[in-house]
Amino acid sequence: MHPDVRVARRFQRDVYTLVRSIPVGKVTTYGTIALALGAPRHARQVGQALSGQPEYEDAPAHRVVNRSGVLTGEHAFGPPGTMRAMLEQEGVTFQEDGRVDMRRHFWEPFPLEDEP
DNA sequence: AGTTTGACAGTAT
DNA sequence: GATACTGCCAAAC
Repeated sequence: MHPDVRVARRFQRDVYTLVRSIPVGKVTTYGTIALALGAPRHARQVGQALSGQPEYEDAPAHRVVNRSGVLTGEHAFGPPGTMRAMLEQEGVTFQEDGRVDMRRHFWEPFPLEDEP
């Protein structure tokens, strides 16, 4: 297996680990996760990682939204409205325009330690 | 090997 | 604020 594939896999696992640490009732963003992992230009790859998340990783991907609070990954959770329903069930509130109230629910992750 | 795509984000207006 | 435009980079084609 090529080395670059290996680093990509490690990045993905780091994403899942960090996402598992998002508290119930909170959300964070793709860019924030990338930054916390020391890869500030890889926000899109965070979305990519979540998109292909294996079941066994069991990371609450619905708690990741885009910068402005839009549920850009909604399509990955079945019927329209599912992702929002999951968040609402955890206590996340939305604005009238359908975006998450980031002022109340944005969560800033603690930087992840580097792995050997 | 070149092009397109996508669960993004920064900057300018 | 909201658009529009630009940078970004791994995967898929």
